[in-house]
Formats: sequence, structure tokens, C-alpha cells
Amino acid sequence: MTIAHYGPSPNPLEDWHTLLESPPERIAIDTETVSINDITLLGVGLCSDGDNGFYISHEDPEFGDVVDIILQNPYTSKVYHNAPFDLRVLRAYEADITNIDDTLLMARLLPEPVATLEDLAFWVGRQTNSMRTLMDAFRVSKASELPFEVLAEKCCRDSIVTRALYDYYASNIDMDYYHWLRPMISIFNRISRQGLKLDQDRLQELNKYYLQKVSLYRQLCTAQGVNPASPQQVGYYLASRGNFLPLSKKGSQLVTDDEHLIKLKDPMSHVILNFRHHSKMESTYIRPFLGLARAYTTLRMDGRTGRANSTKAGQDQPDRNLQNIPKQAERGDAPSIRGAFIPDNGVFTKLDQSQGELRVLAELSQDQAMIDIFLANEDIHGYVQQRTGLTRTLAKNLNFGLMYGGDVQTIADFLHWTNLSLVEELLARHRTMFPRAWEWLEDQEKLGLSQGYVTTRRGRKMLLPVEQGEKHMRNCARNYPIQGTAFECMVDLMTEPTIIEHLDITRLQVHDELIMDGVVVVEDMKLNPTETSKEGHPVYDVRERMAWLSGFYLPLQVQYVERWG
DNA sequence: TCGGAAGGCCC
DNA sequence: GTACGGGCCTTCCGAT
Repeated sequence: MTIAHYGPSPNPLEDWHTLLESPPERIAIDTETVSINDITLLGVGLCSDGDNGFYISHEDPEFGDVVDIILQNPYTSKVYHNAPFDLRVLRAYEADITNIDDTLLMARLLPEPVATLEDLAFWVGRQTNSMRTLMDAFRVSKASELPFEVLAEKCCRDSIVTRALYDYYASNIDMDYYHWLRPMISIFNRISRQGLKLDQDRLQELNKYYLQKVSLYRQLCTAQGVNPASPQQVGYYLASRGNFLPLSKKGSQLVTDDEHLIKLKDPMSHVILNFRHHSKMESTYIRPFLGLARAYTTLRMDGRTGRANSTKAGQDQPDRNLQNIPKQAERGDAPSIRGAFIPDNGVFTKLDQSQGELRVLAELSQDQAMIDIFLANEDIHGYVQQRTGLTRTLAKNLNFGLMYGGDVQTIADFLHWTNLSLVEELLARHRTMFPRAWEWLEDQEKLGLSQGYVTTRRGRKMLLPVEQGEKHMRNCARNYPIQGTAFECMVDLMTEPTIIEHLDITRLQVHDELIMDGVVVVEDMKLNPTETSKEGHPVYDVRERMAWLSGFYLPLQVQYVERWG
């Protein structure tokens, strides 16, 4: 037995044949895999009416028909709960990724904590069990070890709940917003499965370089009886050599992070810092890519502000987080790590929404001074620098500190100023430069505290966290609308016809940056004679239609590079 | 074997 | 006397 039915229908066999003979307009699908880490497919659950679920094992002779008629059918809307996961599982079956709905994505459009499918089932008058519950009940550690009937029923129930949830959300969320966002499901899936080409020669070179350094610094530490990878041992060791280090939050060990160790005169603290840096590069950014022709990621949209996040998917899968590859790994003669990511088509086109978040703040707050600066394409950090006498870096920190809600103490810390009243004065001066921006941020705090959520420019409500206290909630209230709106601008860009046309060569999105593989000439592009990238490439600005995509001025910078970074 | 803590990389 | 927003991942280490 490799097909099962769950539900009230008196003629399930007939229903099953109807399903395959005339595929429904919309069907919910749930996949079952061996385990979370091993995402090998076991079978899929299907539900089109919200009451009757069918489960079919991937080994069933009819499974191929299900793939052809349902999974690959672009005319049927396929509803998944957490589509990036299921589509990742189904990648080998070439399931359609263009006509997809995602009830988890829909759920995130409500300003409520995201519940499990088990809990959500309640809202649609249905019931299902979590995999954890079932595995505990049957004392097994993998889904594949559950009895067939049990797994089949769970999968049927999940697909039934998913199908019911679609209708529930369709009448409870802003469907205009959802339909505007929906193409991103396909776009991110496309990007995820395409991957970036890797330069294995460069990776070998990197590997050799970093392994040699790691082993050198580790030896220097183990000679002293210290494991440099253990913060506990490092803290104890450095303290025993007469260094002062504060106690960590929990009070169980000493703080040994970069910021503290860099201040110590002890040469061993620098040995440890060097070990940490090189071992981080080797273990996180080099080793995982060795021997792979391409680097892959799975892009999702499950952050609090809607932003895309990049993760690995399953233990044996090549997917990795590609959004945090080191930008300036250059230390000494080390080759760049980003340089190991290369184009298939000779050159990358990088599109950058320059000063995105500050421009968004200007738009949301309608601060005239900020708007004027940005419309004139003037440098806001330079503007603040001139009027405060700070260095450019610190002026930049001040501007960002504003968006994140940094208080006087925090700002004093990064300025390395001890006189708090001077910092107060500095902030007061900043406030007079951008009065509406300050007011708007304060209004967001009030609004957020009173209603529990804040809103993006297009109206997405973002739930604020309450667990971490009021100060944190206030900071989030300031930042979420900016971050969430910046993401919306990236969506506007990525779904714009002349950009989406190049989807097959779109390789990665890193929040305010889009990387395309090959030469893409963007409309209205102009050479900006004042700017050159760090690699010496000319930088182009897009100043016309493309810069107004989201309804306010957000210019793009375009660069062509032979490697990433 | 699992999960929290610490540390560190990105925007 | 406290904490600057969002994310992911590796390693260690103690609890189970």
C-alpha cells in the first residue's frame, strides 16, 4: 500500500482519479522527508477541497503521474506551507516554481506571532500533529521510521490544514499586498537553484593559505595549554597572565571578544585574535565550498521585517548562507574570498541601491533636509561630517545609530568619548539638522509601543518583540519600518520587467545589492565620473525611471566586475 | 546527542 | 547599573 486517503469522502478512489484527470485550480501540497537534515523525499500529501487529503509515496508507480500532472503543472496554483523548504525537496523532480502560494508567507503578513501548523490548524477547525509528537509516540528518530499509515495520515492532515489556511488567510490578510509580493516566491527559488560558479583553483589557494595560518596560531596556543577556540579557556588563560577582562553576561566566564582582546597589550591576545580570524574564514567560508562546482543557497523571506535570508538546507545539501561571505578578507597577502565566486558569462553586473535605508528614512519621515541632500545626490555622511567636525566614519555611525535607536551611552562608546554631555550636544546638533526625521522616529516608538506593531511604506504590519524589554521594542519600532520598506524597494526592483527578464542570470540578492551574471545594461544608465569602485571599475548611476520605481528617489549604482568582490 | 552561549561574518 | 536593527553559522561545553 503506497497511497492513502484521509477525510470524509465516501468515494476516495474516484476523487483520486478525478484529481489526476482534471487537476484543480488550486491544491495544497505537503512533502515528507526522511528527516530535517536528510531532505530525501518520502512522499507528498495533496488536498484540493480542504477536507480530503491523499498521500502518495515517491515509490508508488503512480507517483510519476502526480509529478507530471500536479507538481509540474504551471496552471494549478500549488499551496505549500513554507514553500522554500518543499520546493527545495522537490527540486530533483523539477516541480513548477512559477505558480506557488505559501500559507506561511501569508501568515507573516499578520502582526501576530508565527504559530506552528499544529496550532494554526485550530483556526480553521482542523487538527494535525507535529512530527515531534509522532516520533516521540512511536519512539523513532526519523520520519522514515514511522509506520506508513501514521506518516500518511499526518501528511494528509497537513495538506488539508494548508488548503484550509489558504482560504482563511485570503479573507484575513491584505491580498493586494500578498499578490504584489507573491512573485518573489518564484524569483527567490529560481535564484536559489541556479547558484554561483566557484573558482576551485582560488579556493584551493585560499584553503592552503588559511589552513597554514590556523595551524601556526593553534600551535602557539596549545604550547601554552590553551585551546584558542574555547572562549572559556582563553578568558582564564589571559586573566592568569595578568590581563583584565570583564565578566560575561551570565557571569560564568570572561568576555574575550574582538573588541576587548584588541585592547590588551599581551601578544598572546593577538595570537588568539589571529587564530579566530583565520579559523573563521577557513571553517565557515572556505571548507564548505571545497570541491563544489557551484555555490548554492536557499533564500527565504521569514525575517521579522520580510527581508530575504539565506540559509543552508539539510546536512548533505550544498546550500549555504551566501549573504555573509566576507567582504574584506584581505589581511596581509590573503587572497579575497569573494573572489572565488565567479561569473558563468565573463562578468557580473552588480546593482546597488545606494544609501537605501537612509533614503527610505528621508521618504518615510519627509524630512526636507534629508530629501534635498538625496535628491541632489549629495553625500549625507559628508554633510554631517562637515557640521560636526567628526571623521567620516563616525558621522556615518551617527547616522546609523539614529536608525537603530542607539542611546547616548552607545554613541559615546563608538565615538570613544567619555564626556556624555558632549555627546548630548552632538546629538542635539544632529537633531537640528534633521528635525522631521527625529520626530518621525520618536513617533514610531510611541506608535509601536501602543499598538504592538509598526508598518512599512506599503502597509505591511510588522510585529514588535516584547520579550526583550521596552528599550529593545522601541529600537525595533524605529528600525523595522526602514528595513521593511527597503526590502519592498528591492522587491519593486526585482519584479520590474526589464530586471525580471534577466532572471535566468540573476545570481544573488544581498539586501541592497543584486548580482547578475553577464552584462546587463540598465535603462537610463549614466557614467558617474566622480566614482570608481575599489577595484578600479567605473561606477554608473541610474538617475531616471529606474530610480523612481518605488515612488521616491532611490538611484541604482551599476558596476561590472570580473569576480565577486 | 542536543541546545545554549559565545563569538563573528554580512547588510 | 543595562542593551544599536535584521540575519546565519561554527565551536565549545554542559545537560540529558
